[in-house]
Amino acid sequence: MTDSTSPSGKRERLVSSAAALFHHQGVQRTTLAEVATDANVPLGNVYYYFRTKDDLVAAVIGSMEGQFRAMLRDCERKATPAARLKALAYAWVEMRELLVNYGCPVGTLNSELGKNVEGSGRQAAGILRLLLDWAEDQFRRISKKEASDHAVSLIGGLQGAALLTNALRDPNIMTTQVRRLDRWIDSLP
Amino acid sequence: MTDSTSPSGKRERLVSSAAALFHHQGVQRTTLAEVATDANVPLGNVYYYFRTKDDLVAAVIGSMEGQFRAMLRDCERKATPAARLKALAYAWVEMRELLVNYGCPVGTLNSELGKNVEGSGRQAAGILRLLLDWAEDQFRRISKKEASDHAVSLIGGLQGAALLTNALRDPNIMTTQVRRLDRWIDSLP
DNA sequence: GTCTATAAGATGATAGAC
DNA sequence: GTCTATCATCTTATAGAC
Repeated sequence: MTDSTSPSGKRERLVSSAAALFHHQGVQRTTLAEVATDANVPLGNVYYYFRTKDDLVAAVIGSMEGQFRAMLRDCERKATPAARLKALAYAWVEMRELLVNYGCPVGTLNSELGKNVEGSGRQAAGILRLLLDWAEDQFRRISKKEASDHAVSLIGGLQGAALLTNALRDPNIMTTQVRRLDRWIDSLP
Repeated sequence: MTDSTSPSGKRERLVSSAAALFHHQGVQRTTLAEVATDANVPLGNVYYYFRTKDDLVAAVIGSMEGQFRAMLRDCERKATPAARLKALAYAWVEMRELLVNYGCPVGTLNSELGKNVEGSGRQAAGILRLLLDWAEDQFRRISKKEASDHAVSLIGGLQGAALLTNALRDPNIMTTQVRRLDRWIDSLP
């Protein structure tokens, strides 16, 4: 968002702590006092870096978007579109223990903010759009037909599997479902 | 949970109002004062029917589970297992305008409570388990193989599509994805 | 830039009259 | 069973010293 380099690194620590706490507890359940404590920053000082809690939420979403952009760049190092799509899917398998306890960072954030929150809700949706657009681009290289719907099926499949993984506290759900998505990608004409 | 028939119907009104508000705003963002106002019950009186907010949450989940049991019974009136599974999926298409604004009632509830809340979190997961077990049973009548994984793919597919429908504010996502699930069910051996 | 102290309001929950 | 009044606490945010 704005310039994020502060000499003391407090801003970065606040964003990092907030990201973890928002993921572990949800945005609404997390207080600024908790974030401050976790980041080793005095409570009152939080407001020097973020004028409101919403500003902090926005910074966390921005940081998360950067991480997903990096993840996509990593996937792009694979040789074929199919391999790139699979690499993306297996990233969720690697997160499976985290998913069991707290759900998908993007999914739960969108679920919480998608209800009414117009400001940060739209911003969180941007990360899903980023993933969808990237996947659509890869699918289009496999076949022009239905690339957009394929992308929605893949990202939706990952999100649904992550939700069940979390609700049922079973990491194998993510593994099994990604394996099925893998085979589905291979089966495309 | 406990006996739910109160002469004045206040208990029912409280559960009904809470269910809607929890879905529209999330559990954490909804105050007991809002629930009381919406149900036309004085705030202090809420505590006669539910000793804590968690008790109210439990009652809402219980009521929701009853509604899903009824939905499954409805689906069972179809002649074939495939038709029953499709009927379940199309229930999400019929909810699509609600999904656009607030997400799936079961999905968002599990997303919010799945983070740490051990009490009601487990209870909310029970509804997903109910859907999964029912779907698995239907899939098994089509083919013994992979019935459990098929069920996870179907319910997960619905949940993922609902999440994207909500995040992207696009009801067509639900429609298109269920149509794909429909064709997938037809393609099973 | 950094921190302490505290205001201002919301929220879950209770006491006790009726 | 029902309701009013209120407590105790938490939480966001600000004022102002250093």
